[in-house]
Amino acid sequence: MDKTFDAASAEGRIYARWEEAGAFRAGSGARPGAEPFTIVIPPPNVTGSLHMGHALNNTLQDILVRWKRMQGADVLWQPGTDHAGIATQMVVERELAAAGNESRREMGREAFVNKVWEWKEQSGGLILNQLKRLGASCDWSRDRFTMDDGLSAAVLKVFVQLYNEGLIYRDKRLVNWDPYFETAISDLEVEQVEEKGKLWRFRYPLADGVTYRHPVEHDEDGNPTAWEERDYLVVATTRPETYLGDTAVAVHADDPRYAGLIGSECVLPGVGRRMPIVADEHADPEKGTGAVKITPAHDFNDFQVGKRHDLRQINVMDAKAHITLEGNAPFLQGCQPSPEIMVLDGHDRFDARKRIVALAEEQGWLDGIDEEVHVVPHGDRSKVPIEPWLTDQWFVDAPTMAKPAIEKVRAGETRFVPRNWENTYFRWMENIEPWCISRQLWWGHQIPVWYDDEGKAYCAETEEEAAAQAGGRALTRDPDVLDTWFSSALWPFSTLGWPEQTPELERYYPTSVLVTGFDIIFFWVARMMMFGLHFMKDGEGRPLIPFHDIYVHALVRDAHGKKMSKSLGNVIDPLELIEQYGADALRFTLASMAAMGRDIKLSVNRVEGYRNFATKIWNAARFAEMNECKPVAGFDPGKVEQTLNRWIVGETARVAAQTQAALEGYRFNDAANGLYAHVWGVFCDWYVEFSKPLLYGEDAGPRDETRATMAWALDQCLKLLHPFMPFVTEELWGQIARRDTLLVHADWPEIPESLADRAA
RNA sequence: GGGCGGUUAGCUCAGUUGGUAGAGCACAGUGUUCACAUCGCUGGGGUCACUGGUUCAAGUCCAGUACCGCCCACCA
Repeated sequence: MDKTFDAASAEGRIYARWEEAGAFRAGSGARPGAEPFTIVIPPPNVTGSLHMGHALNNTLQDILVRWKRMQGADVLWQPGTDHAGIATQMVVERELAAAGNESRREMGREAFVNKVWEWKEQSGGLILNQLKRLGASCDWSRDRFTMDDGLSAAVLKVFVQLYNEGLIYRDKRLVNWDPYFETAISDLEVEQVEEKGKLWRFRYPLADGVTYRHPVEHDEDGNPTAWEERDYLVVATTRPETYLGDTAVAVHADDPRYAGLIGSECVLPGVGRRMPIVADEHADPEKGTGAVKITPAHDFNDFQVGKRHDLRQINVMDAKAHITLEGNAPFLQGCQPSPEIMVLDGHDRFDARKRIVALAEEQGWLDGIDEEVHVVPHGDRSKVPIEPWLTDQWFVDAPTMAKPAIEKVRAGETRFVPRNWENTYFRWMENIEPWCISRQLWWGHQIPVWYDDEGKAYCAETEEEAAAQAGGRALTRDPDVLDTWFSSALWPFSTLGWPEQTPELERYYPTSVLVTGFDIIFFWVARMMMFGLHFMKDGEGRPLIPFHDIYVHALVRDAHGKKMSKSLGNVIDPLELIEQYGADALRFTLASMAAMGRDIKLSVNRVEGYRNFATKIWNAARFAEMNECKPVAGFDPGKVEQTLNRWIVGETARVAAQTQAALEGYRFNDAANGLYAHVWGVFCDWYVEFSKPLLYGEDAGPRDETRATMAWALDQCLKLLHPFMPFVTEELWGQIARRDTLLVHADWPEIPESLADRAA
C-alpha cells in the first residue's frame, strides 16, 4: 500500500465503479420489504456551478442517503436541475451581449429562447458533474429538468386546474415592477436596502383661496403657541418624481392642524390638477408633515388609500420607469401642465426627480430638504430600485392554499428540524399575500391562457382546447411566463412522474426528508407544501404532505459573514478544495460544522485537518494490512477474550450506537466528531499501539484473535465513516482484503448494545 | 417597527435532560530504522459578553443589559 491516499487520481475511478454497479439506482441493495427512503434534491440552476452552499446541502443529503442505503432501505435520491427563469435569462443575455450579438429584443422571442436552450445544452451538465465530484450518489438515470416535457405537462395541468378552481386569477393591481428586466416580480424577490436619502417637502397651494392657521411654535408640552396663515399645504416625499401622479393629499382626521381642511382641495404645482384633501388613517401625524401626498398608481399604501376614497390612479411611468406624459390621457385629464413639466416626458425616473426638485426650488414650492435613512426596495437580481406599477398580472390565491399547509405542520405531520423554523414558517404563512406568478420574460413556462379580440381569457392545456372553448374566435396566447418557483413547487411529485400515476410516485411519495437552507423556506418549501397538499391525495382522498421532515441547515458564509452569492462575487470554489484536499476532506469538514442554527464560516485549515484524518485512517489500514489483519468469516465480536480486544469491541459498539443516534437526530456534527475521536483518539492512538505486543508476540492464539479483531474493528470504522468519506473508505475496503465487493453495498454496523459495556 | 440567532483558548468552532471547561488549527519544546512528519509525545493558553435570580451545583435554566448578525415590514 502507498503511504497516503491519492484522492485526485482515485475519486473518479471509484465513482465510475459505483455507477457501473448501479449502486445509486433507486432501490439498489434494498432488503426485501424495505421501507422507502426518498430525498428530492433542491434543484440547482441548470446553468449554475457548484458553490459552497451546494456542497454543504448535497453532502448532508448524500450522508443520509448512503447511510440509509447501507441500512437496506429502498432509497431514491432524485436529482435534477431548475431552469431558473430570470437568473438564466440574465446570464444568457449578458453572454450574448459580451459576444457582440444582437439583443434579446432585436433577435426576437423564438430565436432568443433557442439560444437559451443551446446554452442549457452546453452548460447544463456542468453542475451535475460537479455534484459527482463531491460524491453525490443520486440516481442519475432519473435526472429531470423543470422544463422537460413531463414537468412542463405537470405545470400545465396544475395551472389549468387551479384556474378552474379559482385559485389562480388575473388581477389589475400594484405589483413590484423591475424596470431593469421589465417584469413583475414577487414580494419575495424584493430586497429592502437601507440607503441614505432625502426627504423633500413640497408646498401644494390650496384651491379656491382657502387658507388655514399652521402652528409654528410650541411650548414644552407640545402645545402650539404661535401660528402662521398659510395658503398652501406642505407634504413630504422621498420620491418627488411620483408627484406627477398625485391625486389627493391625506391627513389624519384627528390631526388638529389639518382638520379644517378636510374636504377642501389643493392644486398640484406645475400640473394644475385639483386634488381633494381626504381624511385617512394612513396619514400619520408623527411622520413627515402629517399631510401625505397620495399617488395611487405608484405606491402600495397610496393604492389602498386610493381605493378607500375612490381616487384616480394615474400612471406616469412606462416599463423602463421613464416618465410618460405626452398622450397620457389620464395624466392630462382636467389639467394643463406647464411646458417645464411636459419636458420631463421620456426622462428616467431619477433624472426626473432631480429636475422636479430643481423646478420646485426655482418656482418657490420647495419647502425644504431633510436628510434621512430609509429602506428602498430593490430587485434581488437586477439590484435596481423596484417600481410599484399598476399592471395586469396572474396571482395564486396563496392565503387559501396556505391554510392546509399550516395545519399539517401544526399537527406535526411535517416537522422542521430544528423545530424553531416552524415559527418562521407559521408567521409568514399566516400573513401571506397573493403570489404574483406572471413574469414578462421569455425563458420559462408560458402561461396557458389565450385571449380573443375582446380580451376574454380561455385557459387550457393546449391551444386546440382553448380554441374549442372560444368557439373558433381568433386567439392570442398570453406572452408571459411563470415564476420559476411555480414549477419548483411541484418538484416532489412532478419528478416522480405526476400527472402520470407512476409506480415511483406510488412508492416514493411522500418523500422522507427535505434538506435545504433557510433562505428558501418561503420561496420553495412553503410553496411545495401548498401545492403538494393540494394535488397529492392518498387512496381516500386525504391530502398527502410532500415530506415528513424538513432539515434546515445553516448557510455557508464568507469571511465577513455575508451570504455567498454569484452577484456579490464572494464565492469560495469547493472544487478547488476538492482538488487540493479531496472530496472526503471537504465533506467531512462540512458535516462536522453542520451544527444546527449557526452559520458556517469555512476555514481551509480545517479541510486540511480532515485530509490528514483521511491519511490517518489510511495508515491505520496500512498497519493492519502489514500485520496480516484480515477479516475472518464468521468472526463474532462477542466472543473475543483478550482484554484489549474486548475493549475495542466495546468502543466500536459505543461509537456505532452514537453515530446511529446522531444521524437519526440529524446531528451531523456529532456523528462526524464522534467518529473522528474514535478513529484517531481510540483506534489509532490506543488500540493500534497496544496491539503491537500481541501482534508481534509468539503466542498464536492472542495474535490471531487480535488480527481478526483489528480487521473487524477497522471494517466497522470504514462502514461508519463511509457516508461521510465515501472515497477513501471505499478504496480501503477493496485494498485491505482484496475484496471485490463494494463498501457502498455493505451493511451498516448493527452491533449489540450489550457489547458497549466492555468499553470500560 | 416586529421576529430570530450569536457572544466559550490567539483563530474557526463544539458543548441535547444543570454535575470538576473541549476539538482542530496556530504556538513552544521534543522525537524520525519500529502504520502514519499530511505523524507521534509533552506543554502554555479561557473570571464560558455583562448583571441579577433559581439550585447543593449554572457555559448549560430564568429575567434583564450591551454589542454583532440575519430575516420580515407600506420608500411621506
